[in-house]
This record gives sequence, C-alpha cells and structure tokens, in this order.
Amino acid sequence: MTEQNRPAKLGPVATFAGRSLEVLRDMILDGTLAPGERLNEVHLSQALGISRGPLREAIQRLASEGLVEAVTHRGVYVRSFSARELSDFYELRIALETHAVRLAARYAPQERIDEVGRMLDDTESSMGSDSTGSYPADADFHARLVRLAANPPLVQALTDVGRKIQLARARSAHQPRRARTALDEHRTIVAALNDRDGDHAATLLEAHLTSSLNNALAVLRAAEPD
Amino acid sequence: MTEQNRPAKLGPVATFAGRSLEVLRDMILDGTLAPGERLNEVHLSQALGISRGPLREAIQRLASEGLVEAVTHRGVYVRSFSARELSDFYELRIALETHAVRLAARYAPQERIDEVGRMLDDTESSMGSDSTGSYPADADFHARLVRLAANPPLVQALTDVGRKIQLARARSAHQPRRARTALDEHRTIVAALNDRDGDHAATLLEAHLTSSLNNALAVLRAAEPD
DNA sequence: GGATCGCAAACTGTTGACAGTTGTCAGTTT
DNA sequence: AAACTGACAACTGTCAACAGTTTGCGATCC
Repeated sequence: MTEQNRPAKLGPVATFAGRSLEVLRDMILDGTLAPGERLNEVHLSQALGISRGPLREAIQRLASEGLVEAVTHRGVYVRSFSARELSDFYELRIALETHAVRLAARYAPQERIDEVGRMLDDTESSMGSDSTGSYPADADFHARLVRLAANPPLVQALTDVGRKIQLARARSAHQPRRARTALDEHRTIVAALNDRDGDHAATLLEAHLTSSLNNALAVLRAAEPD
Repeated sequence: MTEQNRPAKLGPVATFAGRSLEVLRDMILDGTLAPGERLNEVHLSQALGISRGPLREAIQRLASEGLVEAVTHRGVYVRSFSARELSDFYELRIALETHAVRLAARYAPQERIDEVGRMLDDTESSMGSDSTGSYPADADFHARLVRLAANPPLVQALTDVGRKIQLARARSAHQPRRARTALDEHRTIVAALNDRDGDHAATLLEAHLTSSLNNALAVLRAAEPD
C-alpha cells in the first residue's frame, strides 16, 4: 500500500498559539494594531476567544520578531520605528537582497528566472496602460527574486526584515506614481540575471531599493514634519 | 528635580520566562542540550524551579530564533543542522558581515577601528608564542567588527545567524591550528579598514569566513563520514 | 491651590489542574 | 514469529485562578 505516512506540512497551524501569532501579526501589519498601541492581554484573549496562556506565547514570538516590545509588568507595545531605524532596515535589506541576486545570477536555473520574467508580464498586462494604479505584486517580485538564491535562511532573514519595513512604513503607503517606475526597474534586474551579470543586477537592485527608501522617507517626513 | 524616571535598562531580566530563555539558549549552545534532543517540559520546569507557563514562553522564543523545532503534540527538539544548512548559514553571514565592513570602512570613527586593533594586540600577547592555543577572542573580534557599522538591526541579524552557526558546529570545535592564521587574517582586515578600503576589507573577510566554513565542514565530515 | 499619600482597580507574571493526543506495550490473533 | 488491537502512561495544549506590580484617582495635608 503506497500510503504516505507523516503528512509533512499541514496547512493551518493546529494550535491556538500558532494561529494567534498569525492573526496578531496580520493585525499589526495591516494597522489594526497601530504602532505605539498597547496589547491588552485580557481584551485580546477575549477577542480571539482563547485564554491568556497561548496568547502570551504568540506575543513572545512577536517580540522575538521585533514587531512588539515587551516591558516587564507594564505591557507589550506595537513597535514604532524612527526614520533612522527604517534606513537601517533598508540597509540590512540591501545587504541581503543584493547578495541574493548575486547568488541567483550564478546558480539559479534559467527556467526559474524566466518564471519571474513572465510574472512581470502578467503584472503589467493586469495593470493596464494607466500608470496610476498601485503595485501589489511588488512584494511578490522581491520574494521570488530572493528565492532564486535557494538559501532558506537568507529567505527567512529577508522575510523578517521585510515585515519590520512594512511596519515602519505603516502610514506611508507607496506612492502610486512609482508603480510604473518600479516595474521598469524590476525588468532591468531580470534582464541582468538573464545575462548572468550578478554585479550589474546587484547594482540595479541597490539603486531600486535606495529609491524605494527615499520615497518612503519623503512620505514619512511629509506626514510627520517633526 | 533632575531625577531620571524610567530606568531604561535593568540588567538581569526580571521575569522567569526571560531568564529561562537565556539559560536554555546557553544550555543548547554549550551542548548541555544536544542537537536532536527533546525538551521535556515537565522535567525542564522542575530543573529550573519554575512552572510550565513561563518555560513554554521561553521555548517559543527559541523556536522563533530557530534553535529548536516545535512539533505539535509531539514536543520540541533541539535543531540538528546538515552540512548544507551550515553552508547556507555561512553564506548569509558573509552577506551580512561583508556589508558591515563596507559600512565600517566608510563611516566608522578612526578611534573605534583603533580599539579593535588594540584588542587584537591584547589577544596576541595573551596567546603567547605557541600557536597551538585556541582562539576564544574570535567571536569577540567579529562582534566588534560588526558593531563598527553602527546598524543595530544588522548586528541583531548577525547575532542570530551566529548562534545557529555555533549550534551547527556543535561537535566540531575549532581546529587550534587555525588560531594563528585567523589572527593574522583579522589583522589584514583591520589594516584594510585603516586604509578605508571597504572593497578590500570585504574581500579579505569573505576569504576568511570561507576558510572558516571549510574548516568546519572538514571537521564535520571527518566526524561523520556519512 | 498644588503636592503628597494611600487606596483600589486593572493588568501582568505565575501557578496548578484539566483535557486531548501520542507513543508504548502487553495481549491476542493469524 | 509477525502483525494487529486495545488500554495505559506520559506528555503537550489549554484554561481558570492566585499573587504581585503598576497606575489612576481621590482624600489629605501644607
């Protein structure tokens, strides 16, 4: 009998703590729990329909991920990042992601690179000719790009810093005007990968990310001219 | 009144969960809890003199740090890494640390670089002329090097991957023969920093880390010629 | 009127107990 | 002897209650 023992990955986490982690993380990243806001364990546990035990376990993981800050006897707060910290995160992301594309240029199978190119085609056609739309596929592109490096710890590190960046940019939604520009820059990166020119791809990617950072910083300072 | 409210940092963590996290992490990194070993919550909580609640919170953080793996209803296990994973970790470390030295070459104050140089002097004199001794200051050197980049998230990321590397190398103690060589390589890196030559420092550092990886891989394969 | 003190409510840290699952092992069957 | 079955023991996931701390507020005092 060719039954397969041990279902390796079961989709939804079967534990309250695990599911609460995902729910809370989503709530933080989509702004339901705003930066600086306090997480009341009693209220949250009631809202989630669980007890405080598994909730606290989930919160510990969020603290480990750097999305919340726990102060003893005083509560946990959604982290609020400064412009400087956002810059530091981007610097870290640049270090990781440029290294990833260098690896991708050297080792990624051509087919996988082609997939990313086709994904950009799909994005463009669904965007239409108006360059005012948002660019929801941006995160997807970068995720695919990084996976080309075939290095799980690297992917994980980028996922972590990506979440912090998303939280740091909480109020500064991407300027839609950059959607078209970003897509074009993405294309040049894929082109460099097709040429197996890792240095060039890294240079283009660094410029792309720096541009993204500057955009975020501008929006941040416009919102809070502190 | 110039009293300082809010003691920003109190040394030892005042909570059971926080202290258990540090104790458990140390136990994992020094081999008291071996790779593949299971963490029995009841036994551990009794050994630590606490209840299972805070212990589980500590374990959640260890899982988030990637030092243990939790399997639902089956327990948590100290992670056991393959040679491939060790290589991936080093690849990640190279990405982060080379970027750090490039930043350091550009922005670090000369005084801070000098401090690292003096620290190497101290290490050498305490090592004596015999090149057979171990090199306990190795981790300290790399930690100082990275801090020169003045980027806390980058430091944190390197701390995380550093711990995983330490766990992955659990049984493969550094070959003492490399102590002298490593110190010499460290000197060349500091020299490049003094010249503010980030590219050169990065190149030297990458070679140094690759050499360290190959040493670890050799010891690993010798111990387990699987 | 403003600052200080003290109490009470709210909340976090911790505990012990309960419930459901997993793994084991004897006993039985083939 | 190998395989299946069923019950028991051990352990994890979860909950509700207790204890100590922090915080807000009102009374008191200067």
